Amino acid sequence: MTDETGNNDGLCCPPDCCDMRGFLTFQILWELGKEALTGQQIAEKIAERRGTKPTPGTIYPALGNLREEGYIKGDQDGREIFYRLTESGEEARSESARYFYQAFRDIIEECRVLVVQDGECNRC
Amino acid sequence: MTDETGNNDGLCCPPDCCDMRGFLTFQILWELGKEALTGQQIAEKIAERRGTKPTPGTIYPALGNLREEGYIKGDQDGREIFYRLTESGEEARSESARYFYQAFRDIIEECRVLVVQDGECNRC
DNA sequence: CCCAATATATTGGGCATCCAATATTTATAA
DNA sequence: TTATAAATATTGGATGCCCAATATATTGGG
Repeated sequence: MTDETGNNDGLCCPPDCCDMRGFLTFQILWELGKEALTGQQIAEKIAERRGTKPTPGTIYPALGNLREEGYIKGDQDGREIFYRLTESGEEARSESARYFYQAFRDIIEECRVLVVQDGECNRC
Repeated sequence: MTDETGNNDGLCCPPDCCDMRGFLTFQILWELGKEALTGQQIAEKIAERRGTKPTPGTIYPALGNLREEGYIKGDQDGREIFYRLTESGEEARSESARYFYQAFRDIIEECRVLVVQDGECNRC
């Protein structure tokens, strides 16, 4: 579903107007809470939401930090490494998800209303 | 509703497990889309969601950048400056809000389910 | 008037997140 | 076998977010 540049067809890219970085580590924990994934698979999952696929220089250091902190473990299979949450990773996912919900629930709900009015965001 | 440390009673502070920074500029645009606010009022609005109040070194440079880029204008009233969105600021708010919705709508919805199961986040 | 509180503002440091570029190893295809 | 592609990894540079500390100007109370 991604084109030759790694961007996701039919989705919007981050706007020029303001910075939309952040919550990468949280998003990794979130995806790994559903199933074990490789670094590339995680990047593709993120691309499905953000419209742009994180580059290796973004995704692998983040995975390395999560591993060092004991939140994830990797099972190597050939050239691939399938990452899964540890027990403390599960706890971290729950904590950060509940915080994220507190911080952005209202905003997202109001964004939904705006999308109904103005339509979805412009394509890449 | 904030205590002597500037934190918000009854809300959760950012978790230790992973970084929860980001989207400050978007959140400022979002709040100013509803009404004109001073820097302090914006910081308090953000504290109502994040549990922690941004310090002057965080909020004022962000406002300065938004002003330089022409997204907001300030009307001084004594020692206070009431900021409001410009026309391009309204457009930036809509664009970034629709992008934010695309990027996080599913995650927030699933977080809601998690909150119902595990309860809300732990207090500050 | 004088002092404390408030609002704005700046500086310096730390850190996560981004990218482009490069490299290494493994798997696949020719 | 050999060449290509894929997955992981690292480096360097840029930028936004975040705080603590400090400073200035204005407001309000005693």
